Amino acid sequence: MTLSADAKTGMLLSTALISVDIAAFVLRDNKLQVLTHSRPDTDLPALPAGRIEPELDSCLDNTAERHLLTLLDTPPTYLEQVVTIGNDFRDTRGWSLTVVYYALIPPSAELKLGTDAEWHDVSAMGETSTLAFDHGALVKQAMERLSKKVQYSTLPLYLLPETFSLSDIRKVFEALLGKAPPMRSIRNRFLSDNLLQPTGTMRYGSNRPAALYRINPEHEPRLFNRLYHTTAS
Amino acid sequence: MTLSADAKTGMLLSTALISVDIAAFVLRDNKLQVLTHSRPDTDLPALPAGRIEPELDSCLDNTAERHLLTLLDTPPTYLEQVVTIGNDFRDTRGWSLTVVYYALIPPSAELKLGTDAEWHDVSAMGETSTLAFDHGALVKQAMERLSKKVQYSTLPLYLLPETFSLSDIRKVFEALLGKAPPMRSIRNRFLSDNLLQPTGTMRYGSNRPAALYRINPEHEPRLFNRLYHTTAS
DNA sequence: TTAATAGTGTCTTTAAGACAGTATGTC
DNA sequence: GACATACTGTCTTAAAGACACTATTAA
Repeated sequence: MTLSADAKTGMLLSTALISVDIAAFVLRDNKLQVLTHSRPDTDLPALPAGRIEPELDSCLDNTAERHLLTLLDTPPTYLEQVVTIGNDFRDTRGWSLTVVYYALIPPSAELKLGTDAEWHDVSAMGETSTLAFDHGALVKQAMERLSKKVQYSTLPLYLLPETFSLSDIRKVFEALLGKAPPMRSIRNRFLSDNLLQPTGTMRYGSNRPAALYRINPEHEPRLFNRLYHTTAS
Repeated sequence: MTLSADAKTGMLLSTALISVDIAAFVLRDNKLQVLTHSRPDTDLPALPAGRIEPELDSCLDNTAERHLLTLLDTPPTYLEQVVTIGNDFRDTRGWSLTVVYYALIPPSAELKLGTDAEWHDVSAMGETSTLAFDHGALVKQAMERLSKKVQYSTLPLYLLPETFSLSDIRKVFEALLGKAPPMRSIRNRFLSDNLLQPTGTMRYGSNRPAALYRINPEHEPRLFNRLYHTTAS
């Protein structure tokens, strides 16, 4: 450990004992995946994480985004702080503290070349941890927040590509919760209040083509005042 | 600053630059108040706050509760982490980080003797800060979370004394939001699902007496799946 | 009896959900 | 034409809200 060395330079916060960990979610092949990478100090893949760099980061959100961008070529469409976990048992070295974020990544994002970044199926993360440290538990907490919030917000949109159909929204629910509200309800909700803009284009397949939409750029992520209950756990 | 001294002893987290700040809310005279105390290093009153003590605290929640109990004789009925704020501008000394909590305190709680703890009207906290450091902004953030959550959870109950009437619940909304849902809606919501137990006792006044209830001890704080919309801002 | 607050009955409204039916593309 | 998926119409349901009404105490 380089604690006293760091401290002497005054960079007290940039130590191994305080970190920012990010669960970056993407939807690929209708499956929810989380960004991992390998680290020299552990065999299992780990979440993107790292120290606060006082010189580089003016706030915690910056720290999170900076660490993400070491592995990804695009910034997240949505970034939210989940919780800060601090205790004396998550790290064998003693008290440690991590600020946990989750990020929603559009499927167009690419892993940076030259890194060992990988997408890791969230469903494959069973009981026995497949991630380093307590990162499995952190992903779980982030997932719980996301799974809840998806039911009363426009968040599902932020996992989609720039243009998408209404059924694509339904697939987000399916991937995250294993079940989805009826299309009727999705249409009512997302076609209200000018949340979406029709692109005028269609997606063709071996069936009736689907109208494509994009997020109305006038709108920030927003909350509704009811949860879908068909998706309640 | 005693940064290097602290760091040399290995107590890296127990420094002035990382703290836990608590906005402890109470309802007195139908007004929302927040717990403050005076500190030697500032003129304005400050929130209860302090360092993590690795020897005393096994997790952050403990730290928050420990600092609260230096000023109060009773633990909070509800404690929740709001957010962690970390940036390079909230403290003139440079990067600093604080984990912000809010606590709901029952009106039966008493300030500890020998402390300079005080209740501070939240409504009196206008633009010009009446609290030390950025504590006014922290209270504001905690209030925003509480004001929202009160509309879709059983949280209003946790600001009430052990026994209370249904109109008392309404008064919580009134104090927090300036407006309240109709009694019809409050009754429908809070008398459902055995959330409350009738005490069998009444509160008498110069009017029809009110039936008194207590929280059903079987129930943890819980969320509903709709917001009241009469209280929407 | 009146003032004051407690509590009920009942109709309306809002948004979700069930479900049947129609539309429009490819093959 | 069959098929698959997109989309619409319409009735039901759950819970909030409006509002008029009744109830029960103290003074």
